Amino acid sequence: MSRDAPDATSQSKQPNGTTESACCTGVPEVEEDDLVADVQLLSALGNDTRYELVCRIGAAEGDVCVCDLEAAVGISQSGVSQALSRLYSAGLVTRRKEGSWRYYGLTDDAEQLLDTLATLRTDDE
Amino acid sequence: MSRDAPDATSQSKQPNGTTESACCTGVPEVEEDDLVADVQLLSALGNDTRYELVCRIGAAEGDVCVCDLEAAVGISQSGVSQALSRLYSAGLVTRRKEGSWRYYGLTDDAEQLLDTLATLRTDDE
DNA sequence: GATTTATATTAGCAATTACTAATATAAGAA
DNA sequence: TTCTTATATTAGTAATTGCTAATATAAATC
Repeated sequence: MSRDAPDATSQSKQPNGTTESACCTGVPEVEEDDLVADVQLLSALGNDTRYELVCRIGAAEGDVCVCDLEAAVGISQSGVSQALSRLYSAGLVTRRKEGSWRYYGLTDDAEQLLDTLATLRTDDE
Repeated sequence: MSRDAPDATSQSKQPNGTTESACCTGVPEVEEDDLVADVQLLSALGNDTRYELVCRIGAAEGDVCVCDLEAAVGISQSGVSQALSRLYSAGLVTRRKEGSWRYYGLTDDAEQLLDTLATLRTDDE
């Protein structure tokens, strides 16, 4: 490359690796297993219906019954059931049976994430 | 409904609302604007390529050049560019020009989220 | 056992997504 | 000015997603 522009790190007065091209340093490796797990979690949340379900469960006191969620969210019973199943697979909700009723609650992971998101919202306002 | 099963809250010894059906309490309202913003952020991250980009940028010291990200992630130049554009729109990355080079860094929001995700990973092991 | 209710699972389809190739724009060198 | 390089934007398409309707399963009642 003919440009010889300074790389990003040369400006921080602390060179941290050999320059492999004129503008750039290498990019660190990332842990593939971590990526897969995180993306499963993030993509489960990254949908209107599913995130709304998580937020409603999180805002309730105690566990919430499917039938209530169904009425609140306003899509079909099967749609809600599938959404909850996806959230459960991603480790974001807990579920228990009680007779013919199914109750859903948030996992600790989900609660922590919602907390962080709430913090970001507040900081951004 | 003919079942008359106890609702979820009756077990916590603290009734918190009128029972609108035999099994259930109401579901709290959620703030629609918050949902939209959060889902934009979460869905931007909920994709292999884009999350990998964020993680690589986060793991680097200082800002990273597009051309380095492109080589690291291994999809087309246009694919990387579109991914970065989506992340920028979601407020997860910063960008600056320097000559013909473009450098990307993480926003504070993104850093906080990555921290939380790392914490969850550690807790879950 | 038959019937009803709650909800999970399956099948199908329109809409959306994530990517490549092509093109446009910007910057630097000759 | 032309040419080259870096990278954003556009167009197109195969794959994936999110939903409804239908069906299956589980639990309760008579």
